[in-house]
Amino acid sequence: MAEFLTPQHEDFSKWYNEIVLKADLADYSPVRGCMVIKPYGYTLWERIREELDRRFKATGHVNAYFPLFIPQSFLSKEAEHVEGFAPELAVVTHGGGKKLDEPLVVRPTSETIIGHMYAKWIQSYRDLPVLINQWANVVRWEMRTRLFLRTTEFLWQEGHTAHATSDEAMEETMRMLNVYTDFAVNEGALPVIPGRKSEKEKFAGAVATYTIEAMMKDTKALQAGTSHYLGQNFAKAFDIQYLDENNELQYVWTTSWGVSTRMVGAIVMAHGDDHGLVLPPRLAPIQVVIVPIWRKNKEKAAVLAAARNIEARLRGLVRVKLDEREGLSPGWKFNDWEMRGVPLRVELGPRDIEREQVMIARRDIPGREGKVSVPLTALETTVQTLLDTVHQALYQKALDFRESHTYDVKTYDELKEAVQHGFARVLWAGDGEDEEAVKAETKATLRCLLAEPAETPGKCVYTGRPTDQVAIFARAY
RNA sequence: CGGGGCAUAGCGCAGUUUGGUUAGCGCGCACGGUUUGGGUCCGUGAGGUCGGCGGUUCAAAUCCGCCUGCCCCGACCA
Repeated sequence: MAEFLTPQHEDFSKWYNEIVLKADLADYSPVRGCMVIKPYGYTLWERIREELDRRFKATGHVNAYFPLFIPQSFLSKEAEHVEGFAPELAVVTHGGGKKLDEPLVVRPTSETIIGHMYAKWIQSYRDLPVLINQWANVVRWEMRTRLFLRTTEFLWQEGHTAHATSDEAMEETMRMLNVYTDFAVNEGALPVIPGRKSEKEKFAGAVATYTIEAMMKDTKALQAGTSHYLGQNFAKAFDIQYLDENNELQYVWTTSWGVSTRMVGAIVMAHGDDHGLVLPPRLAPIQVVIVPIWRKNKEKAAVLAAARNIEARLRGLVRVKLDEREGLSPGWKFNDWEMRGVPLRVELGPRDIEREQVMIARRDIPGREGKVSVPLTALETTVQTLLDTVHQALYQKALDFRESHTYDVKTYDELKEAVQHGFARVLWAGDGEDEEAVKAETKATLRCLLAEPAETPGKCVYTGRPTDQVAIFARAY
């Protein structure tokens, strides 16, 4: 077979760039660092959005929309926040042909403007909690960009909640981390490690940042979602106060949490193979593609009729597409849909019609081994079962991959070696400077600190100090 | 912002070293026919300010200068 795609082992980065373009997920825009999300990629994002949104609603959240433009002064109200974002802000200085009195920042995230509004809206403990999410675009002027993984403008959701107590806010923070984990596993077939970010890696302005970290097929880590416990930092910066039951003025406790279009990149890099995308069935824009096969023109009508019948039977049950394109051979279409990662392919030709069956090919198992013949009577049930099977198989495969590339190491030398091949799981008691040193030497960063203490405490892999805190180190996106 | 690479048809490239008349090739695209169980075949055709500006020259895709953009690596980051 000719090469349509750079093999992953040859150049993973190149493979990624090619597949994003060839699978029609996105295209480069005329503006540096920005991307056009094409319909196929956008539909995938819509699926992600639908499944996340469903979970947000189920946990009591409502959607709202806050403006793109933020007065520049807002950003500086929270010291860490401004420091964290200042270098990557896009600033509007002119409007309507005139220089603005105060420049407007294009939101890099909305804590500040939402904090400002919450201060207005929240008066009493009866107003709490406020549980708002917004789906929006944000802009961060990144030095180096990659499609979906890091673009100047990207799409995301950002939840912003305000609570009466610290405990409630922390509970919310963890609830949403769990929502993200559940989404990643059950929709994306993406095994993730939930954990807390180190002081060095946490969100600018947060008291604590929690993350879900996934392993990509090049063994690098990718942060797929974050949930921040903001304490009273923004409440104090924006004066968000309420009167409690005792008529005493209190600052609220806030959280924020987000998942971005980067999730698309995570899915591409966690499941994709040398034939192209491999999409998790529950998120795939098209779950089942039907490729009709005919040899002679006189066969065409019968095959197409049968194919349309199958499409009609599956429609409503799954997201199905019948590929009626003319002039393309079945083999060409097979490869085309494999490139696009469609989980199941139904092949239907004269032989199948004669035998009252179809061939169903699984995207996650390339070639003949992934094909089964299915009697027409069992079409619907088999398709639905297979979609679940593929989901499970993808999850298990990704999990096995991560596990076989995760190393429990005891010494710094071992860590240095381990992060060249995957995740290093270590005991850690170092500080930000120690992390910096590890990064300078290994290019690996502290991805997250696990909630569970080590079963057998020991010495920090770097400082030698006694600890039971477990950390994951890895090279990361 | 530093280092490297690239810029010629929609995409991928050759041609540039050593300047020379009409800038080629593959894929894709359009049309006609043929075909279709793992990227069919034949024919016809459309498509180019050779990234931009300036310079050298009788003559520039080719040599020189400046600029711009993109990709990769690094610093920064979801």
